[in-house]
This record gives sequence, C-alpha cells and structure tokens, in this order.
Amino acid sequence: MAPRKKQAPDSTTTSPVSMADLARELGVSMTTISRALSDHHSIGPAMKQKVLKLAKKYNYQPNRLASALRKGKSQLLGIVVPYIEGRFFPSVVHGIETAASRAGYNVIICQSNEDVAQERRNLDILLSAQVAGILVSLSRTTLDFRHFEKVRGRGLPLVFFDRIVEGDNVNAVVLDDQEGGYVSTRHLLNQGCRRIAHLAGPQHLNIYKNRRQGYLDALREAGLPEDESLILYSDMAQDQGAEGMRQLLALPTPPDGVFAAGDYCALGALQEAHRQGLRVPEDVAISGFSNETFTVITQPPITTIDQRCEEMGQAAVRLLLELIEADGRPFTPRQVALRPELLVRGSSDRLPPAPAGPLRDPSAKFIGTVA
Amino acid sequence: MAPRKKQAPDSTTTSPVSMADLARELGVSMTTISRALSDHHSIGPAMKQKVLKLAKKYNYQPNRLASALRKGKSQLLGIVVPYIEGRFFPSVVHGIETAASRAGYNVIICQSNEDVAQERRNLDILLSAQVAGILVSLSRTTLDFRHFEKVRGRGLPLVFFDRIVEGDNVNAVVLDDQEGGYVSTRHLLNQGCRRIAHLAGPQHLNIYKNRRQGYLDALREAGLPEDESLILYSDMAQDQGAEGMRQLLALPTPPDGVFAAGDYCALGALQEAHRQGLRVPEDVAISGFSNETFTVITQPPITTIDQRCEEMGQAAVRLLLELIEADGRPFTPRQVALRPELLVRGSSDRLPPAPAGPLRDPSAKFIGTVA
DNA sequence: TTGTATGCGTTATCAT
DNA sequence: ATGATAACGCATACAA
Repeated sequence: MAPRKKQAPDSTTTSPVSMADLARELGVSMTTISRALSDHHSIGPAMKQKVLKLAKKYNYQPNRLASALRKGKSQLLGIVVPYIEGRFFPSVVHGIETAASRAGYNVIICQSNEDVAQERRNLDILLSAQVAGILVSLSRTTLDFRHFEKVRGRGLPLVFFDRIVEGDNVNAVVLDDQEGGYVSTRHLLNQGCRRIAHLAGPQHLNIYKNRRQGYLDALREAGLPEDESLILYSDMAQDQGAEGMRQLLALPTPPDGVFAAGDYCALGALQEAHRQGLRVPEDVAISGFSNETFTVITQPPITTIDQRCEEMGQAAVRLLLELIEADGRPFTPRQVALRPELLVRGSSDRLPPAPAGPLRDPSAKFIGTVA
Repeated sequence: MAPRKKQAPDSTTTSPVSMADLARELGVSMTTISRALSDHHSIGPAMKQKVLKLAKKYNYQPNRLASALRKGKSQLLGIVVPYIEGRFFPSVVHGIETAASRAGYNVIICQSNEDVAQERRNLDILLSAQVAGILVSLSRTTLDFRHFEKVRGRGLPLVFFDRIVEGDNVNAVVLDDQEGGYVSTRHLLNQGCRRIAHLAGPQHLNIYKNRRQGYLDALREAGLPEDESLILYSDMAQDQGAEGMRQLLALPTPPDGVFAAGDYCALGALQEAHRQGLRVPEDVAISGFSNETFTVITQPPITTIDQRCEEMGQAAVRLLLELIEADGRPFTPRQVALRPELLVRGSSDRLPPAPAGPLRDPSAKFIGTVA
C-alpha cells in the first residue's frame, strides 16, 4: 500500500491538494482538471474559469515530480562546476540560473571540487534526477572523457562552458582569449605605447597561449617587431607580476606598456612601478585580464578584459535549450566564442581628455566597448 | 496510454533501464530487485550480488523522480538567495552544496533578485518540486512574511540564514556581528591603540548596529570613554572611508586606531592615510569587516573579520537536516550565531615580532583565531 | 526469503 | 467538450 497520507503532525499542517481533490470537489473528472490547468484547447472557457478559481482557492500546486515522471522529462537543468567560489563561476552560474528560470527551468547545482571521480558521480546523480539537460565546466583532473559518453548515450543534451572538451563534435561556449589579447594590445598601441611587454602565463594552458597569440597578432599588425625579451612567463601571481616588472624596468630600454595576462599579475606590476617611482599610466601603461573585483579599487584602477561571465552562462543555456528543443533530431554541434570586453581604466588611459562628452566623463565606470 | 518509449533518435541512443527490466532478465519480481538495491534486510546475499551485478552491467540508474513521488519526499533541498554574486552568497552556497551532497542531498538554487514577488514564486516552485527542505536568505524588499507561512503550513522544514526573519519561532543562522565588533576593537586595544575611531554603517541595519555595539562594549570594558566625535556614519563605500579618515585626521587629537564596519570603507581610510603621509599601522592601525578578497592584496594587507560564509552554509544545512529528521515532530526553533573570525594582517599588526615561532611567521596568512 | 498488488499525481489515449 | 483508464518507475503492505 501507499504510505498513509502524511498526517498533520500538529493541527497547523496541511497536506497538499491534488488534481483528484479538485475533481471531486467540482464533480468532474481529473482529465478535465488537467486540461483546464494546462490550457488545453478542448476545454470550455466556463469550466476553465471554475477550475482555475478553485485551484487558486485551495492553493493548488502541481506536483512536478509526477508530471516529470509521466512525461519522462523534468524542468530541471543540471550544472557541474569545479566549485562555486571566486569571481568567475558564481557569475556564470548567476547567468545560467537567470536564463534558465526565464525559460521555465530550474537548476540543480553540483561541484566536482576539481575531482574527476566526483564529476562522474555528479553526472550519475543528474541522470538519476532526470534533468532535461546538463551544463559542464570540466574539473582540472578530467583527462578521460568517457563518462560524458554515458550522457550522450542517453540522448541527453550536453553543453560545456569555459573548461571544455576540445573538438568540433561537442557543444561549447568559451571566451575568445586571443581576441582579448589582441584588443588589449591594440588599446595600448592606441594610447601611444610603442614598446609593449607581455606578462604571460603557462603556455600549456590554452587561455594563456591564446592571449599571447592575440598580443603578437596586434604587434605584427602594427608593424612592430616580436621581441622575446619583452615576454616574461610566470604563474601569474601578484608577486610574480612585481618581479616581472622589476626585470622589465631593468632592461636597457624599458617598455612603455605592459599587457599582463591576469589581473593579479597586473596588480603586482602596478605596485612595483609605483615603488620605483614611476607614474602609471604616464611612464608605463598597464592592462590586465579577467576584471577581478579589485581592479576598480586600486589607484589608478586597472584596465582589464571582462570575461562576460553572465553572457557565457546565458549563451550556454541558449545552446542547451536549442538542443532540448531539437529533441534528439540531428543537431550539428556548435562552439561559441564570446567577444571579450575591454574595460579602459586609469592604468592605461593616457590620451588627453576628448572634447566634453559623456563617453569620456572620468566618472564613467568604463569606456570603450568592443562591439 | 503512456508516451511511446522515447525511441533512439539515432542508433547510438539508449533508453534507461528500469527495475522491471532487471526483474525480467533475472526472472524474479521487482520487489526483489528493489530490496536488493536498497539493501533491505530480508534479501539473500547471493541474490543481492546477482542483482547488483546485473544492475552494474546494464548501468542501472534509479529514477529519483519515481522514488520521490512514491515516498512523498525528494532528495532535493531548495535555496533562495537574493543573487549569486559577490563574495558572500557564493561562498555560503558553496558551503550549503558541500554539506548537502555529503548528506546525500542535492540543491536546487533560486535567485530572488531582491524582489519579494520573485521570492514568492521561488517558494512555489520549490514546493512544486517537492523539495525536502528550504534554505532562505531574504530579499531586501521582503517586509511581509506571509509567503513563508505557506511553507510552514506544508510542514516543510525551513531555515533562514544571514538575512533572516527576526524572532525566536524561526530557525536561523547568522553571524554574531556584535562579537565581531568587539573582537576587532579588543584587538586594536591589544595593539596599543588608545584612541579608537569607528567608521559605522547605517544604524537601521542590524549588522551595523551590532558591530557598533561590539565596539562600544570593548571600549567600556577597557575603561575608555565613549566619544561620539570618533564615530562617523556613512554607507560604507570606499570614498566615504577616505572622507571619514580625512575628518578624523583633522581632529585636534586624531585617533591611533580605526575600526571600520566594512572592508571597502577600511580601504578608503587606508588610502587616505597613505595620501596624508601616515604610516599604517605605526601611526594609525586600521581594521575592516567581511574579509573581502582584496584585503589581502593591499599594502599593507587589511586586518578584517571573516564572516564564516562556508560555515554558515554548513550550519544552515545541519539545522535543516535536523528538522527533516524530526519529520514533523515538535521541534523547538533555534537561532545559531556564528563566531566571527579575526584575521590579523599588516594594517593593524604593530607589536614587535614575538620570539621565533611558527605562529608569528610573517608568511602566515593569518594569525589569531577566535576560539 | 520472495512475490503480488496497489498507489504516489500526472498526462495521454481512446472512447463518448 | 468531457470522462474512464492506463501507465510513468518505484516502494511498500500483505500474502505466501
């Protein structure tokens, strides 16, 4: 037998109202109730009103479990991220939740803690929960991708974001890092810099490789030589930025601009420049990458690249919804590369103020958006 | 009729395996399968092994929807937060997800966007989803709490965190702000400060009122006078911190310590002190509140109060699980106040280094933990 | 120890 | 336009 209806443990507790209850009360069938509530075409407007009114009166809440079980699909999307901290992932999740809830979906969130095993378990859980689709950003320890085949095997829509499985047979959304490096460097060129250094990250990571490539692209386009002595590699920490700046300033001809592939690194560089009595941006212009929160509170604030976290989440959801709607019909996998956004701030803005106009108002948070 | 089994849209797609499938294959009843999988006592070890093996072979995934529908309770917890951004909420959510998943629950996350209407809708959705319990941090526009009665009416466990409904008939977890103010001020006293100013926040907000009270408590305990000229009120923004510091330094007898009720405010104060050529912490010691990310990257790093975001999430989950396990039996509501943690950093640490010992190692991230 | 039968709440099919 | 009924997958009371 079914478990006895959960009784009111105390008299204040009410048990939920079901369609059957409404049907009984109105003396009609459950079918009619269901149709009225889901706005089926073959339902009399009078009847529909009666049902809706009663539903409201009893504060009827559809049981989504039952509905999903019957239909074989829930209104839930699964998210798997390495963790929910820092600036990046929370913002992406924010974007995802916002877009999903607008489309009538809710999200169930899982952390892999950078652990493949946990990532695998998360996928199993999400499959169990009968989610309608899954959004994944890979854990750092994920080198083998077979567990995702299980998802594909189920025909379940799957979209990667940021940390993706490479290849053109997956659906994925990433930031265009190369464009970011390019735009940053072009900006420094536009500010009059002619000797631009690059504080680069580990080149086995795609993001850093691409940012460096964008930097080189801009230099080449401007007809400037590629000078390896101006490219310093590190892990992008604050003190490594300082150390890098120290080395650059010790060169026979120090640079007049520095493109750092990360904000912490840029911060270290900025602080070191100040320590050496240089003015930023007049003596050396600096730009970073990622739009970390602190970049607006330094003096001067640091020019940087926004990674469009929210847009990434939204784009990922859009793609996932397309897949869901395709409902198993052939769908050509797509990789989306988001345009990074350059935020010009004090650390690099050294052109004379333009003739009065709102865009160059110094109080404006940022100027210059890549279209 | 049921919808035809979702057919393989292409030949690579497999439909999920159900208990019935396993039962058929083994020539036993579904009951046996169910019992074997849920480790029921009345099941033969031999049979159990057979079932488990087959389940693995077919990669059986229980359908949690069906299970939850049958049992009337899902393994889902609902979270309602104003938004998932900044430092605080993501960290709390991190703590919640971690604790929940350890206990075998998954979380479905909703944002209210500081909007009561949205908050109400979120609650309805979570009720619809048959979650086992709900965790809420109130939206800023929530002044009327009737929508939570609906949850209580359903007998559904409910725990508030951080932004809570005041009263002793609710379950809630908050940070002990008064203790935070007290500990910060005591620390400044211990550093030799004798004239301690307070950059206070809007006093209609409990958090700021309590932080101020803690400050006063510490002063009184130390036998120092309460001096209103040393308390400046603002909205706690960076530039207001700078302005506050300016005013304080213009006093006939400027303070030798400043307890700011927020980190941005403390940062502004720090920058202003530097502008005026003062040394921090030698001339004036400064401490903030919230352990914002940037507090470790300033020079000197800023002493602050950690709000124990993760612990808050974990504590909230623990409380919620207790409620769930109580299963409707009488439960005396509980309010938990978390101990804030003082992080002593360069902006206030001006005692001579103690005789060599790991605790005073300058490379240590923080020193001095409130037990 | 195992099997039979039923119901959780919803929706889809078929009939009226 | 409305109703009767079965089925989604699982778990349990009861019988054997």
